[in-house]
Amino acid sequence: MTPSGKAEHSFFDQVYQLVQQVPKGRVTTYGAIAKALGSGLSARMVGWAMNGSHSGVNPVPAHRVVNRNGQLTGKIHFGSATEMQELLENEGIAVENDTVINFRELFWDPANEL
DNA sequence: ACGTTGACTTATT
DNA sequence: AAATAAGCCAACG
Repeated sequence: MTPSGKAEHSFFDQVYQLVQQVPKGRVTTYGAIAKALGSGLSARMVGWAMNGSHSGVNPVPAHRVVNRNGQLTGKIHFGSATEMQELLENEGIAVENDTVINFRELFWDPANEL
């Protein structure tokens, strides 16, 4: 998968790079990413793209990507159900009941910040 | 090749 | 307010 240097223009790669640009201690949503790419209704593909994140040599902070409710819906794909929460807490993000606390403040909108 | 599933979201009932 | 329907697009069987 075209290692470092080669930037693909596929929907997946756009998602990867965008998520990688998410500041530490911040979180974003699938819908925001999808919307930033032009299709706000294709949020599912964003999650699916994350599924292929392992295909890329670059680490994709998928733990910073949550659903619109701030809920860690994708934590089940991390291998450990608590790993995603631990990662978020490690960045200073408070998580409880699989939901990001102060999600509204921590929300990083690529269409607004980028 | 067709049908189902999926880390979502919005609208409608 | 809660539940259901629909829309999106790609991958898997």
